[in-house]
Amino acid sequence: MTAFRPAATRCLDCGLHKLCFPPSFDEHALNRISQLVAQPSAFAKNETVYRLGDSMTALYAVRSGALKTSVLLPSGEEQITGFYLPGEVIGLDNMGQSHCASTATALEKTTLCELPVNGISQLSQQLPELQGHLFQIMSTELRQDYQRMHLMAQASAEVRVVSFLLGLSARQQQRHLATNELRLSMGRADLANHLGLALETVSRALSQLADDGLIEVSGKNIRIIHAEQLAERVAADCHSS
Amino acid sequence: MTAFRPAATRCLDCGLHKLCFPPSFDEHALNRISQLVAQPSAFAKNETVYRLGDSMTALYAVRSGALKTSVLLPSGEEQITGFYLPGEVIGLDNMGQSHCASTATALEKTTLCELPVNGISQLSQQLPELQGHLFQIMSTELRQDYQRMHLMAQASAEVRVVSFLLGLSARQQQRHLATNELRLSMGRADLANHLGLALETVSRALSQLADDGLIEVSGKNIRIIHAEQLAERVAADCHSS
DNA sequence: CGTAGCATTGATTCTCTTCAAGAGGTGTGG
DNA sequence: CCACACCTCTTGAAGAGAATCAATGCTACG
Repeated sequence: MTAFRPAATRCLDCGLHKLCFPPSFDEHALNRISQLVAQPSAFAKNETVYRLGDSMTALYAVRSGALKTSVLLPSGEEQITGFYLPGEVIGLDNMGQSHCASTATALEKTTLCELPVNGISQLSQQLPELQGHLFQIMSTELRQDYQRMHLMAQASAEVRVVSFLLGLSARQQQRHLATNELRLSMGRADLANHLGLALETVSRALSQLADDGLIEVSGKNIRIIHAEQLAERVAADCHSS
Repeated sequence: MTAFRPAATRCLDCGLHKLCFPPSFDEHALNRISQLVAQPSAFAKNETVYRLGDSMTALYAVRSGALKTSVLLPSGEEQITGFYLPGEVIGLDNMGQSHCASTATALEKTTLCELPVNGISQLSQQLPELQGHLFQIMSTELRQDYQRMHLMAQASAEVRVVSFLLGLSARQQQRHLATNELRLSMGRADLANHLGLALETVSRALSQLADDGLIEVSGKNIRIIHAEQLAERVAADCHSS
């Protein structure tokens, strides 16, 4: 898309800064934060940013690419807790903790900004707006989790898939991208795991939606044809119960 | 148990302060916090502490009793996001937000300490340890949600129920109560909703566990007979997949 | 061009839900 | 104190939905 540019070392120069931080942040605050941000680092597909048990904890803002976060159980089971796109922040569950409880893995070539939690904590002592923003993104994460609990607890397979697609679409809108052209950076297995379904069930749900003419599926690329009808299916499921 | 005492207005005098705040908090910090805490207020069964859309937001520390938090959907569906016992804090999902996204309802006669979020935010600017503690309880909440997602996504009905019972037992231990004598302050319907199961399925799971001699069920009172065998069933389910 | 990994589709099985009835317990009023 | 109604919980039988098992098709990459 855009021509290659050397990595910005200042948040102000980053096209994503309005996503990472609210518009109310003034230049001064952003500069202070910039001093904390480590040089953006690149991760290859399947590379882990941090893993369960790591002691060095930091927040990471996604700059490009995509990644998943997951909790690993002793038995080796994996539960994918979220997928993260440019402008989103991972590692919130490490704030105030000494060790990582989850693992973050790049789904494709991904670049990140690293914000050490210690530095962020100290800086937010001086910048009330930063502290407020941290509280806000953490509580927002909590709220999203609650919504997803409801999905996992009550929704049918189709509704789970549709909700995911619409959620992705909404996040693309925030990044000023097309809302009807989705690219799933994760495989079907990861998606199924995240939604609490079997891989085959996800595939069937997508095929069904395609048969009904609501979406077009071509591997990892999905085109939303009738967003409204998709939304109706989610709502219909709610009303029926 | 203990003789009646007038409600403590200082956190220091509250027997629960070691649960609400880490032991590292010194007397000075606790006194500062105490000044923020509104007089403990009592709520009757089924009374709401705050509801979806309320603008006045605060954190609440449970002093006695029990309550549930839930998200309500436009369609009227309810998803219970958590049950909270003495020494635990609710309203974390309102930090940094202007309106409540969830509803908190007392399950029985319940007393709470109210901590206005504005005051808490301002105070945590001056007390780094308070800010750190807030970050910690929020991230701990996130971590617990991730565990519960895994439960909802992958676990069988029996494992969900067993996990809930063992979790309750562990929380009682933190309060220095017996770990094998549980009292479910919520009804079967609320429990089922929270675990993403049908009411009948929860009832059947409890009956099955009782038949197997692992627990004794008497209405809302549950006695854990073989905690280890219960834990094994959770582990067994993990290994099988 | 062939292989390996990923995705789709089909058939079967199983768990949980749903519908339905009955038991237990509690609170109120006679 | 008992009787009745109400509510919650338990139990049973039938059915739906998703998981699993299994095979085929597709795509990408060496």
